[in-house]
Amino acid sequence: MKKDLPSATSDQDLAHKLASSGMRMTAQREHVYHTLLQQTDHPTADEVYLRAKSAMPELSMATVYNTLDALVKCDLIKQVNVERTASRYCSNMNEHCHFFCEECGSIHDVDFKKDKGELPLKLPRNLVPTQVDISLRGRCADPLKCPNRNRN
Amino acid sequence: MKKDLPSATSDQDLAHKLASSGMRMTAQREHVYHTLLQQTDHPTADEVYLRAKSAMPELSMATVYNTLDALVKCDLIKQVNVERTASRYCSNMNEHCHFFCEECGSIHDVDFKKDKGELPLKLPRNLVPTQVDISLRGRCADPLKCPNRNRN
DNA sequence: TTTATATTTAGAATCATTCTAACTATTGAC
DNA sequence: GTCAATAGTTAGAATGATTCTAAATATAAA
Repeated sequence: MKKDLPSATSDQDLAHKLASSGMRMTAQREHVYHTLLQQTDHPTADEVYLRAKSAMPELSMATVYNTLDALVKCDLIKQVNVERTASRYCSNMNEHCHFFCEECGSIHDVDFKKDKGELPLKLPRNLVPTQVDISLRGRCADPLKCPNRNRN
Repeated sequence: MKKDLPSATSDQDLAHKLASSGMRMTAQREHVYHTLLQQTDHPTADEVYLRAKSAMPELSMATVYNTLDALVKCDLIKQVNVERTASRYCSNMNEHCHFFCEECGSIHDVDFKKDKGELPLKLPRNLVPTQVDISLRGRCADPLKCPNRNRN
């Protein structure tokens, strides 16, 4: 198994991907991106802002929103919409979908099977999907002790 | 094939389903529900409000929101969230999912195959889903002439 | 009928997000 | 390296969907 290389690689990656969408690499973008990589949860823009701000106090909310948009456009993070409250962001770029626990508000990544079969859909020929989003909701095993718990 | 019975049945159904969730049948709820049944598109709360208001001018937006919530809870309609703009509502209660055309903003219902196989997911045993939502986005055949077109 | 409970209403409040306009940083041409 | 052109950042205002509030009305139960 190939291990993830240290952040230098991510920075290169970040710079390249930004550039190929006509965007510049900036201290703020780098910092916000690293903040996202640091925890594998699904923070809201506001949570990203709070986390990132502690090491870069002049950072503004507007920049966080701009950066999150930029990162989504560059395919470096995903926007996760399991609830109609604030969007969440996910730095896991393996193909996966999300399970939302209605008890504790946790979000869990659910991987696809390797031998991923077709989805059981009668998709008419005139509709050409570029993106498929599966989201599950239900109950996780122990909502009270859930490490992803997100509700009081 | 069994045909849909006229609206009397729907009213019975509506009354029963509301009652079994401890809710009352009211003129407003009946009217909003019928408004939804009249067109098979995916209106926003605001659109429902406008349509319903023409035949019941004292109807308020708050009631439309309350009623839509009630109908969703009673499993009479579905809330559709393909975009992060206003929620849309769907009175097609056959199991299906939604395709969103990013060109023209149209939403198309996509049925599941009858012999619906398993979803290709590695779902851990500790996560028990009660609801699966699939949403597709892409491009419909002719966004400019699309009958579901929703964008100018 | 009377009382309790549910529903409706208009408008205010909320919250996530986008917009604005002034300021700052970065890039590319010379 | 210097300077114009462009891109990015910032705080705060604006927006838009939705929820909340409190008073008025309707419905059901006793």
